[in-house]
Amino acid sequence: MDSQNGNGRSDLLLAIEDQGHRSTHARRLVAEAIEASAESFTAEEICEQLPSVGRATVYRTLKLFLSADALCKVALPDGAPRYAVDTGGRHHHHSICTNCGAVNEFRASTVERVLRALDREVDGEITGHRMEIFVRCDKCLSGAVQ
Amino acid sequence: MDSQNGNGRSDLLLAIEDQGHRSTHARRLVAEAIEASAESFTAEEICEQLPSVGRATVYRTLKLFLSADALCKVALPDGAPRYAVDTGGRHHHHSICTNCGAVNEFRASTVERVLRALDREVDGEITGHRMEIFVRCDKCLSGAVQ
DNA sequence: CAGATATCGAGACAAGGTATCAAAACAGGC
DNA sequence: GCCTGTTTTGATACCTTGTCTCGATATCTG
Repeated sequence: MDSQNGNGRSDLLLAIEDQGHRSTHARRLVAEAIEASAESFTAEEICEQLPSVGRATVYRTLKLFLSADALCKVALPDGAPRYAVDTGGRHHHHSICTNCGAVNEFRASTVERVLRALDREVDGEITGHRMEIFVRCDKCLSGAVQ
Repeated sequence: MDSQNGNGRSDLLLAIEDQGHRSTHARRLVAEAIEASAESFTAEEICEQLPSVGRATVYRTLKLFLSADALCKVALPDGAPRYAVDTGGRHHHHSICTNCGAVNEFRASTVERVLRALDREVDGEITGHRMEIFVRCDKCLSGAVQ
């Protein structure tokens, strides 16, 4: 839950520093806004929360975090994109609560096994995949969130 | 391969007729353009091919075909949407060639089994999913399409 | 054919992003 | 701290993929 390391610097910023990018004021603000959001969020929500940061910069920063694998981008059933902090390192998939937007990672080895098995069923050579599970999360099921 | 039935009317049109919609001139043109496209296509490609049909009408018609399950909409790895004729009736998934855009259906029972198994691994109650396999299809592998 | 209704085309609008470009912020050497 | 070259920024225009509105048309039904 704690996204700050001992250094007082967010994992998001560290991730892009590792890629050779600078930890600037604007990026720090975006990282803080992300860490303050409970569940998943949209790019526009960050823009609204940070009127002092340009919209282009918000999108550029999200893209940086994405390419550093510190953030993930998922899509709701209707295609609306949402971002969420990505904690796991290894390849994994996401479940998205269609009620509250909570995003959770899961690394189902079964899924990987299936993908390997699909190689035989699918025409051509598999180069990648996308998989998202839509859920109604426990919190929403128990009525905590309407 | 033949998308015309004995009636001389495309399956796309029949599908929306079954839903109580009319087979109009504009819809016929869109259906023909779709049937003439070799692989998958974008909405804008249809618009360009049919300058006499309004853009809104093209999108409305694609939406109708989608809701009649006569068409499917997939997204390339970068999120770019593509449409393709959907022939199978049962629930299935799609493979998309990232080189030529060819879309193929596959109904992998294994996938369904995994989804059921995931119920235990995932927090909450599964309500749906999205799954796409990206491939380099046989035709592209053999060099037929660069 | 007439009337009721569905559909159409044009064009404005919306969401989510990217491109451009001059100005500001940064890092490193002195 | 100051200089200098490189990154980054914010404003703004633009792009893509659609959707909404609305008066004009086309389509079915009787």
